[in-house]
Amino acid sequence: MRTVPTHTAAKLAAAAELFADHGLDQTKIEDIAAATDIPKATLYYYFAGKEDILAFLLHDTLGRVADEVAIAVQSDRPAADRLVAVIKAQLRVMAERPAVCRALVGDLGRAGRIPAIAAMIHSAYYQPVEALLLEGCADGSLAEVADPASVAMAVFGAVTISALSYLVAGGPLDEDRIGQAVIATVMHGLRAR
Amino acid sequence: MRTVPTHTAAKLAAAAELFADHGLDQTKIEDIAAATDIPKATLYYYFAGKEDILAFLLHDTLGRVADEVAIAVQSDRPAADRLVAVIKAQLRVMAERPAVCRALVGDLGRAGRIPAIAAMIHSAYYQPVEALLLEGCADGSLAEVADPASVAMAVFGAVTISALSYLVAGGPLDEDRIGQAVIATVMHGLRAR
Amino acid sequence: MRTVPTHTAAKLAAAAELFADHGLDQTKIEDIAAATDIPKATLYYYFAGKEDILAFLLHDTLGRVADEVAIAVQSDRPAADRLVAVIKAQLRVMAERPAVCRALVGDLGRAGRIPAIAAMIHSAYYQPVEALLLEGCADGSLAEVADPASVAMAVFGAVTISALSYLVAGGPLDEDRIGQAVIATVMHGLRAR
Amino acid sequence: MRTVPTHTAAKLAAAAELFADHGLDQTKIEDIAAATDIPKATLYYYFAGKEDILAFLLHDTLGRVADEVAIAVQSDRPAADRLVAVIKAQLRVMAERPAVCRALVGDLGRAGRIPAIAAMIHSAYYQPVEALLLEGCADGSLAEVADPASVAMAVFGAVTISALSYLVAGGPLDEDRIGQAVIATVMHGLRAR
DNA sequence: CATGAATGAGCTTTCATTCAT
DNA sequence: CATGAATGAAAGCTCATTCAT
Repeated sequence: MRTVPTHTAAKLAAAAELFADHGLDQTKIEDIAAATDIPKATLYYYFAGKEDILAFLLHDTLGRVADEVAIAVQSDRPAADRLVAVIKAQLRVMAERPAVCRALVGDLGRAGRIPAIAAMIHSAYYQPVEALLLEGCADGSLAEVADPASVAMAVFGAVTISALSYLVAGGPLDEDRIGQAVIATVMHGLRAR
Repeated sequence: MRTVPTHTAAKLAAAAELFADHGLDQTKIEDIAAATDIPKATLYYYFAGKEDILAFLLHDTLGRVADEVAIAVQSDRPAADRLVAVIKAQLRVMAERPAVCRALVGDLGRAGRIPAIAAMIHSAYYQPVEALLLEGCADGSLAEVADPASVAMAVFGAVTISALSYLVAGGPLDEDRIGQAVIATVMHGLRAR
Repeated sequence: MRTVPTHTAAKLAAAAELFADHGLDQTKIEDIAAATDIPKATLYYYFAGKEDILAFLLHDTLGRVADEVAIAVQSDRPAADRLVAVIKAQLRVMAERPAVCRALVGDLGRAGRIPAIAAMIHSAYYQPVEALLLEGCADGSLAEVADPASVAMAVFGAVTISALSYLVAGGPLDEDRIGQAVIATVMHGLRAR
Repeated sequence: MRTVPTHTAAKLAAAAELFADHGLDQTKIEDIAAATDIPKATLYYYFAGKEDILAFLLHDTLGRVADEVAIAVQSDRPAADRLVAVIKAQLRVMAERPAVCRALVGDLGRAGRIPAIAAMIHSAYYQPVEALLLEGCADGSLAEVADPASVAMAVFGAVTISALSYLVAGGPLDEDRIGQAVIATVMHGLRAR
């Protein structure tokens, strides 16, 4: 993949809608060319194919997630508060870039098979959250968990699937509503006290 | 879709692996014919196309989920216990039919666009879990939640994504490990007490 | 390559002209489809690609060469006479199927890289001619040669290149004229006696 | 075609291998650029296209053939000896520049369609050999032939195809071995005396 | 009832070629 | 003078789908 000029990169955002609406396979290179106003052959000049274009978009947005999560994680407040901030950060990015996020979840299975993307999800999300769970134990703000890796996945899943449901339904993402439901669930637990 | 002979239905199980490994679009009818040893034209005799074949497989497995969830829900124990049973039930079915489940989550976005499947997920899962959340309030075993629909999704997401991670990694599904992590997270909450 | 129906095989003869006129690479599958009145997709149903179609045509004609050469070789006349008969046989087939022969020589380099074709040229031509050279030694009708393999090639080359010149010029093949020139050259030699 | 700097011309030799190995059509301008380390656009600055590049290489080597043949022809020895010298001269050049010669014969059909090249083959080879055949008649060293043009082609073919077989096989050209076989064949004839 | 044979439709990909710098 | 960047044009190939048997 050649270095993509910013000029071209900007136009590509329009492709996210296509991937989100039709999925990777049902999005024809021709459609991307039309939507972005970049000639087909030029797309091939910069990218290996449409999977590569999707990866480029995901990479960009996952970078945003990584940044937001990193900020949320790095404060000096208790780990519990920072975990809540992470959940809100994910929802914020999903609300900010709904198309790319729909594309991501729509082809989660596929995306997981693009190693670069799988690695980014890991380093942008799972790894910082796992670290947070351990820190929470230490600072006393979070309960001890036997298997932090699985818990990190469960949290990611709770946020992602809830948000996905709204996004695929076509509506705007109600960050507060989902945030409250997810936070109530994973932070306080459903069991009565 | 004509009535599928059991003989033929049995062979079709082999197609689940293909859908799981390559996704709906990347699975060619020809591949399915080869994997199931059913001639291409015969597949067309019974099904409208590959989407129809996938729906057939998903329908079957979602029926299993619905059954298991229904059993879990119908006992007369406290709602909290029954919710735990629902989570375990989902994990049990996912462990039992890993290929179909990988296919389902891999094409979750797509599957959501097959109305029959979306409806089944709703009635097999969301709806009973929502009911359970309300009952838990009533019997005092679960905390009151503001938005049961979103919470049901969050629970489904926590279970599904955790399990998915194991399945796509190719390993067998460690029901107990995931079950404990998910139940700890959504039932007790992560916050220290 | 599936078994080609005779019906289809017959139509394919028309493709030889295309290969002969434009060469393998400049002949588009679309052109072949148009010339033979066989749909493009049907061509792909039976053949792996255009190289495979050319090989099919060459195989057929080389079979004719092999047959004619075999007949020429098997008589019980002196080897020298039979060698003359072989030369005439090659010219006869080239006159009979000018298009395929032009295609063959036009892409001789390429054809040599199709192993099946290279093998057929060897067994249809070089090998019987080599045998003949040895028999001619034995029966006293041919001079002893140090390197029969190279001589067989030289004979093949003399016939082929001469004939090619006429064929590419577009004219009909004057078997007698070329035959006399070649036979005079390779049988009697150019040196004065 | 602009005047090609010697600097650039030298680099182009590397392209002969490509043409020889893959043929004109299967050799991409990009490949030539990579092999010669001359930027694609620069090639277009000097040449009209790849056919023009091939013609440049062939022209160069056919010039060598013409020179060598001219020297062989011009001595004052008997025509028969000079004809042998011509055959050896052709083999010498083919041994000296195997890649260009493989490219020439590989695309002989095609090359014949480049008028400039066809003309050079004629003037460099056919025409002097024809003249030699007539002179040989006159000086009594060669037998009289009815059709000198066809005989010249036959001789060219005998040499070319034999040499080609060795070259495409990848081995070095054994000038002596082929020379002896061809000279024995076309000078003395195969018939026993 | 089941299927081998055949094909229409269309997409990905490649590549020669141009042109501003 | 030389070239990196960009693209128009076209071709190969695939695949879902049909239908006669």
